[in-house]
Amino acid sequence: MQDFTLKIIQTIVAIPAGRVATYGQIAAIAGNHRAARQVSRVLHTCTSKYQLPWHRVIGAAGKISIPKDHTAYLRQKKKLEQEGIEFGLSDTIDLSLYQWSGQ
DNA sequence: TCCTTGACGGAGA
DNA sequence: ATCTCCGCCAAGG
Repeated sequence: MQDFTLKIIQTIVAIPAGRVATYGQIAAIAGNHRAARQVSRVLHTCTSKYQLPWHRVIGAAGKISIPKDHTAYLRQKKKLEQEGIEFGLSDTIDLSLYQWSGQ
C-alpha cells in the first residue's frame, strides 16, 4: 500500500465522534489537497479491514456522498444522528457547526 | 496491458 | 446558479 493511502486511513481514524470531515479536508491533511477522489476509494475498499469511521466523511457540500437509492445512505445518516449531528433541509449538514477542526 | 470509472473538489467560463 | 475540465490513482473489465 502507498504511504499516502496509509495517511488517509490514519486521518479518517482520527475524526472524533459527533464531528464530520470532507473528502478534500482529509486529502489535504494527508498531504495532497487534490486527492479527494483517492479518499473515496479508500473508504470504498478499506473500511472493513481497518474499521474506519466511514460515516463521518461527507462531501464538501455538506451532504452524504452516497446515492439515496443505496441502503448505505440511510445507514450513514442514522449513525451520524446517533452521534448528535442534525440534518437540515435536503439532508444537508451545517459544516460550520459539525466540521472537524482537523488534527 | 490499456482504458474507464469513481462515496470528490476547486477553478474557470 | 450550472457546467466543463483536470488532478489523483486503485480496481475492474
